[in-house]
Amino acid sequence: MASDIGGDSRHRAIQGRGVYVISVAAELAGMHPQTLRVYERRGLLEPNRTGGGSRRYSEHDLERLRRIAELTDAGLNIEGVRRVIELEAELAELRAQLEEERELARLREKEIHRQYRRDLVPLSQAVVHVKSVQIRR
DNA sequence: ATTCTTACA
DNA sequence: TGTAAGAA
Repeated sequence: MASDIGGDSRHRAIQGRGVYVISVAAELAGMHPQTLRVYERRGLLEPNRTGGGSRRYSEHDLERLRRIAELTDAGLNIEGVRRVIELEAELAELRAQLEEERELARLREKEIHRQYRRDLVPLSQAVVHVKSVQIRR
């Protein structure tokens, strides 16, 4: 199945939409097409579909297939693989949110320091002010 | 060539 | 779990 067109497709970003038909995707992943169909039916993968209903695997899908291979080789069954990938995605999202919050905290802290500088009175002026108050007594 | 279903090691 | 054969 030679779906290779010009070099333009190769230069495209790593996250292009569906590109490979199942036979090519299986070849690149070192798996059998049936195995890819099984993974999809078990919720490990969801490649795009053409209008006719054929699967089209993206580079993102291939990365996921490699991750699946790692986990299955480690001894996990399909359900285990599915849950690990799910948790990894959740972890990545939480880490991203954490970074956002940390950035906001940094900005808030800077603003607070600016407030301090505005309210503080230079020491020389402060002494004068205190003496004047003492004289009144 | 691909799809899904069914069956087997 | 992964593979193969069947039919569409």
